[in-house]
Amino acid sequence: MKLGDGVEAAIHCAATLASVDGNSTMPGAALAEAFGLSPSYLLKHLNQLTAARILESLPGPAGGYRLARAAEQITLLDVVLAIEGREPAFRCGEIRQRGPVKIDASAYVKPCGINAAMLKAERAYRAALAEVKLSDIVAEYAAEGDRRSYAASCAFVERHQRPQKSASSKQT
Amino acid sequence: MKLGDGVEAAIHCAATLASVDGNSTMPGAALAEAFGLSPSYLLKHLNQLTAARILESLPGPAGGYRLARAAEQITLLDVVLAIEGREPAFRCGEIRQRGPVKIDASAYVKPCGINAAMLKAERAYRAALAEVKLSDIVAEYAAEGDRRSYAASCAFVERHQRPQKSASSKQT
DNA sequence: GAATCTATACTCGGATAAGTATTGTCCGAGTCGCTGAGG
DNA sequence: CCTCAGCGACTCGGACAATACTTATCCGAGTATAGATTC
Repeated sequence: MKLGDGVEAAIHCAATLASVDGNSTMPGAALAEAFGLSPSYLLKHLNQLTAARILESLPGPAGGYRLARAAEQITLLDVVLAIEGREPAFRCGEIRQRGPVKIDASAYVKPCGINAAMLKAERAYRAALAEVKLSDIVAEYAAEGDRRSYAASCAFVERHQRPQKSASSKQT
Repeated sequence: MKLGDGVEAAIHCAATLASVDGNSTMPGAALAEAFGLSPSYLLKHLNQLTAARILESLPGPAGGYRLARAAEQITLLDVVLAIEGREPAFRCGEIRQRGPVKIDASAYVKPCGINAAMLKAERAYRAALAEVKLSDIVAEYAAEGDRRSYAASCAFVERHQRPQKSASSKQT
């Protein structure tokens, strides 16, 4: 029951990328600098987000990362699953049929109640995460966050984003 | 987002101990045998449950483990927290104030919205686990589980439980 | 002067070590029950 | 025949390695840009 440290970085980066203009991109090195992280390691997580179709990456001198779709269509659950993996945290090893109590395969057609309870709890967890969109995060930050901090973040984004000529499938 | 393997073993052991009579005990070796686990390693988890006041252990030849309180007063959340630790899975490292965007300490009095959202989701997770009592697990197993499997489990418990002379603080 | 070719610098991507947490195992401290002797 | 002391065996508990995973890093593949060259 411990989330990796990369989840926090991934969400922050995604939220930052949600503030870039149109189809502009932002290099991974700039994102790493913004949060004081190791650039080489952050790329690993950004890579996972790219593989999950949350971000898209453009190579080349003017390249970088940007959201693959609108911030309203990205939830925290998407990001968490992309980093931590899609399989549930609790996986039933069926240890009840590993000891001498084991009877027959036909006796274990039903999943054990423990597994059902754990999976139900995890569904509640994921449902709560699915309700929060990336646009909610940035909106809440813009509305209730500290003005100076917000201005500084915007300035940082403005300074490091790189406009692109051809528009991708970003527009909604 | 991955629960340790010991959680499953701990819940199964607790459910098994919920079926022993009155204040009888069951050795850890018997529990390990019931699920085909390493006895030495299972003791580690049983030890955590004992430290969390969920089980109580009695040394000596007729010793073993038993529930520290009634099965109706033990939830899955208790067991999970005892094994995995009480701190939340997502801990905010405040990376937003680690880069050059950092302004001043007064700008970060509010917890960031990301942390709030993650903790809210985890509260939902824990609430779902807190609703399931250990007595529910055993009742559901007795009612809907396979008859043969249930009978075999009861026989195994009956064979390995060791009655105690003096009653402890088990009665409610 | 314009187009093209080449070299360059910057980007991401995957393969490669170090650190840490989990998993697994072993041996020692403590306690109750059994056996034998003594009253 | 009953009581008590000693011995033994069984229990849990904590200290000690092995493994897997996360974290961190480096170097290579690929691409758009800038400049130089040629027509």
